[in-house]
Amino acid sequence: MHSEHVSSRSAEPKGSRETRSGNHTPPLDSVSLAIIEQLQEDGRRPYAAIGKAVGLSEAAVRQRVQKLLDQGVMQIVAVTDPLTVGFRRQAMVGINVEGDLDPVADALTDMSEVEYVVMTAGSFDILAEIVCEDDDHLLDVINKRIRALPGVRSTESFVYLKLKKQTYMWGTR
Amino acid sequence: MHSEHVSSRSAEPKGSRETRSGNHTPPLDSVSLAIIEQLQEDGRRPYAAIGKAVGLSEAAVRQRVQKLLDQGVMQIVAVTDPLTVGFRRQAMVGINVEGDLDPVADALTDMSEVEYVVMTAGSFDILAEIVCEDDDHLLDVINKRIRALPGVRSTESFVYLKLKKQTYMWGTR
DNA sequence: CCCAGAACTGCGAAATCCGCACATGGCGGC
DNA sequence: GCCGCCATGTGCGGATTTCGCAGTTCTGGG
Repeated sequence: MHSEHVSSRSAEPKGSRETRSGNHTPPLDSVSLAIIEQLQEDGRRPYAAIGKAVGLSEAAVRQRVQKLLDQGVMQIVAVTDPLTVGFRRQAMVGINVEGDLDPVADALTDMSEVEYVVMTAGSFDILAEIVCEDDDHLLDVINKRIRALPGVRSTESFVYLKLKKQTYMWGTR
Repeated sequence: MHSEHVSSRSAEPKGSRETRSGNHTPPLDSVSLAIIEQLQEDGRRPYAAIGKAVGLSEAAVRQRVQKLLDQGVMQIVAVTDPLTVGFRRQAMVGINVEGDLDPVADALTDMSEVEYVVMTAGSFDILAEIVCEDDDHLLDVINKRIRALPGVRSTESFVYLKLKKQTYMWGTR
């Protein structure tokens, strides 16, 4: 629980299509929260150990974890620093859109180089995080693909120089 | 040796991947990359299954995974959608700094509400992602704590309206 | 009160994890 | 060359965990 230095962020959408309407997952009770906390410390922790920590049987923990995964509330994955995995250029791109945001956001979501898409209030309509192998690749994505999307009025890029922090420890504070 | 496992994807040129990315972390070879890919799909995948996929014994996979974890190259964790865990307000904050960036970045890193800190090139010096429980909390962090840091010249906030995409699939493309 | 569905428990059997002893393969010093 | 050192890989049990299933408890309607 004292780690940092990894990358990427929260979890959720898995398949690209996602037009969730009222899909509000039932609120998590404190036991599920506790299970998630355990798995945020170590995603491979045995169910029996988690059960002991949260006061449940091994089988019950297994069922709840499976349900959390199925519902998409949580994912158990390896996260890395992209730099060490060979992706040497990253950037956050702020985008201004004319008209409906959804088509643009969906198009961004479909790009494999785009790791993170969020609609925002403020001087950008959309923020997108891009992970590329080199400068040429980055330029291609931003200049040729994103700026070419219909509805995109303008973009502004912030190339990453150094990653300072990454955590997943909400609930552990 | 009874090896006949197709590496699934075309082998990459020998020298191209082993680029020293400068850091103290030795560059990852293609086998470790493949292991990480497996764990990005499912952080709990059994070592034996991974071994079959990458052409290594179960024990060898276990050792490599352990080393990757020890070195901090990779973490296996549960990631969740903050909204479902009770954090209702998120924002990206762009910050402009006067003088050295490091003290500001370090101070941000120490705040538990700040989940993500990156130094950038562009019209912001630092981008920080904030996860809060409600509006009051968010306002407090931005207005009272971040803007109060010595060296912070100005900030601009982008409140999250909707999360559209999250992935961890680098290397799987 | 009774029923149905959801959640939890207990328990083998099968699969996995884990430590350990032993090969194999560079690599630098002598 | 030759040798030892260190890193990495393999094979193999025994301990542990996972997994499926049947039975039990709990809860909310009707």
